[in-house]
Amino acid sequence: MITSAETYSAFKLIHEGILALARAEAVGIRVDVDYCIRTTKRLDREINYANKKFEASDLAAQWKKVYRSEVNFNSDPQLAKVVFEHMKIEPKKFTEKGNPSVDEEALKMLGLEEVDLILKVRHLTKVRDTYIGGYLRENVEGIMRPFFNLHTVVSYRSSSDRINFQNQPNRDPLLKKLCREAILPHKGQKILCADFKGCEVSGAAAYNKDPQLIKYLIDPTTDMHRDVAVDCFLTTPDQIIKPVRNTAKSFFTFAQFYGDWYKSCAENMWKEMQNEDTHKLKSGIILLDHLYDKGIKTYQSFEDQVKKVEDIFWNKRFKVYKKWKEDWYADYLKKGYFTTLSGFTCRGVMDNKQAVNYPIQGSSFHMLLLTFILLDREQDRRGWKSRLIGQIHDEMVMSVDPAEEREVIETIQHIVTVEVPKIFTWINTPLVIEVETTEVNQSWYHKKDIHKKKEEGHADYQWLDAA
DNA sequence: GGAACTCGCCAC
DNA sequence: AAACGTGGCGAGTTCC
Repeated sequence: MITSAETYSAFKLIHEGILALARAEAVGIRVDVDYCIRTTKRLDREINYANKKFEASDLAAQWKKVYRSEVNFNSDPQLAKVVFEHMKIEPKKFTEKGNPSVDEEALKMLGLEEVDLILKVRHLTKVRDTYIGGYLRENVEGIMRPFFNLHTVVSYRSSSDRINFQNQPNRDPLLKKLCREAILPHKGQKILCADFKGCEVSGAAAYNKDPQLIKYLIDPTTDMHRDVAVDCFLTTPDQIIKPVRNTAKSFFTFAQFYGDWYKSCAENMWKEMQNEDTHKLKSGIILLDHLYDKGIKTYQSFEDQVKKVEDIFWNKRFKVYKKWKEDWYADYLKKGYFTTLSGFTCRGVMDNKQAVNYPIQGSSFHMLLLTFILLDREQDRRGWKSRLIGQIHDEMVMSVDPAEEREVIETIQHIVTVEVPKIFTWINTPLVIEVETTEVNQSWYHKKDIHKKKEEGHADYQWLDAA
């Protein structure tokens, strides 16, 4: 893959972008070093305790027999050898290289009683060594300066390293708390996160100009993920609750946008639906029972249903998007390259998924990058104490002086609704920003949607009503 | 003793 | 025809 900035504006975006990101690196991110030291000690104790319990297990006894003095309970290759060669358990899942897998899913299929213990140690060591360990290694006098690169990613997205600020735990509640409690705003300030709602969907719409997709993005009374959930689960729109909507969103719609097919979508959704606490209808009926009543009594019949949903998705709902994918790839095959809306040319061997994903991924990030550049200028021009400190693909992270918070938010809104569309004239849907903040001196873990706070009656945010 | 590889797993 | 795109990183292991 060879990419190049073909136009002056594309060159300028990278040039200005890397300078703005370098300024964020210079500001840096504050780390709660005492917390990291305390937490490392606590994790050491918990890991030791879990390891002691594991050493008393049957699996550990077998392991010691095989590896004797070489035994290392942290080694996945050793685990695989003990389980699959020595204990002769039939492997059900394989790695990309074709070896028996010992990842979380594979282990759960083996039915070993030690699985929970192994997974617990994996989670805790990951937090200790990758995340907390990274903060301790990289901070100097309580400030770490993760790099944000614009020269490493084939699609012209960014990457981050030392530490990678773009993969801090967010999904698993325990990992999220343990890690994000360590990350603080600068003294006397708040952390403020501003992320683009549906950034890549907007990016996709700019390329494919699909009227149905655009309608979903323009009309707030519509809801794409709810509608897809209705198709998948054969229900009425009012019965779709958030976890069910999320399952359709993550495992059908986004997966399909990236190029997945119905079988793997069906398998993943089926797995999610086994959680009957979260996967029910608004009426309280369990989703699996509901599907049973609708005649979907087995996995196979659910898969058949998802196949139909895939057909509706691409041949009815988003048929213009589908046509664009086909035309875009055909054009690339003919010319040997394509040029993105933000002005970058990609050459070299790509399959059809890469050829349609790269431009969307790249230009979507460039909407954020341009916003970042303009905000970086504005914080200087206005002499704010508030500073940009990082970026996560479709989200900006700032350390904000509370006295400036209102102006910061208004400025961001102005940039994304007025300035960015003036420069990127190819954007064809409204850019929507969602803002979350912490309280003063609170860690990143405590960030909350300010609108939700308003619902809870926080008078501090009444000015928002007027805005 | 370090480079390169594999695996697992975190993010969008 | 095949079947989810882009990264970074730690640990273990193998190779030179």
